[in-house]
Amino acid sequence: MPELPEVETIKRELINRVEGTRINDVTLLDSRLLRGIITEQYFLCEVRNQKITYIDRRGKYILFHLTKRILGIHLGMTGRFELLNQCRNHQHLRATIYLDCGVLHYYDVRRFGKFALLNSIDELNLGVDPLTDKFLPDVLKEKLYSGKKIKELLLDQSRIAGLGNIYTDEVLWLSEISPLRKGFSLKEGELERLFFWIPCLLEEAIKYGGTTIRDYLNLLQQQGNFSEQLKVYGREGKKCFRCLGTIRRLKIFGRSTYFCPLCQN
DNA sequence: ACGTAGTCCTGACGGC
DNA sequence: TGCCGTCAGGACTACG
Repeated sequence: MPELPEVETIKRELINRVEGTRINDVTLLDSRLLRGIITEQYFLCEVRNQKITYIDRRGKYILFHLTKRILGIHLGMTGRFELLNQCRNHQHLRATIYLDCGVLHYYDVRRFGKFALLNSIDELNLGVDPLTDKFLPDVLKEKLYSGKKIKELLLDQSRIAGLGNIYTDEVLWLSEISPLRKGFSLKEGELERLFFWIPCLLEEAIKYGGTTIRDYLNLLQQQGNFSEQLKVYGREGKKCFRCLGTIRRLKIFGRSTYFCPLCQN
């Protein structure tokens, strides 16, 4: 389940291996990849023979900046890349991108991933990325000023881009805030803790190459090692690492949410 | 207008 | 052994 740290890990590897090369051809093996927004013919016309001038990331999107357009790729739940010297067949292969430097394979078991062709990143309607200088205390405060539960607000990609189910639970535990709290009820000190812990947690997870719970693999098909560092996610019924409490699991906003009812208030 | 539920999608896993 | 129900959850749609 790639969230910001996993996407950032893959992005850094892609920069090293494919930035500056040219897309010679693309084969789409899953008709759902483009979500019917544009036709396959149009997509192929726009990406063929285009140079990948640079690669960056916003939230959970990897952005391939081509000469004219931007190819934005969202990995969904189970999307992953592999760079090989030649074409390879695989049950979950959904796209093949033929580059000057090799063949970039895109696999996606559950097919939640998508390819978007953009003129501007703004079309993705993504909020502030926490690892940029636009992430500021006042910005965070404004984004979270809502009557909705903080868990839902942190997951909302149009407010803050990059947090998914695992890292929202982790960041709320680190900040000692209950996931059930309404956004506008947060006090200054609590907002300060969130402002500190969101980028801190994400940077730390990147150092470990991200988190693999089940499916995530980087470009070299290695798992992320941050799983061992998780403080609450997946720890239902176990002792809190900070206090005497027991980790509970609740469904909030349709997502399994892990937290300590004793020290997260 | 808002919140909740359903949808997509496949594989892992537990129970019988 | 095999079958079935449930769960995983990012982003979107639909309904009450």
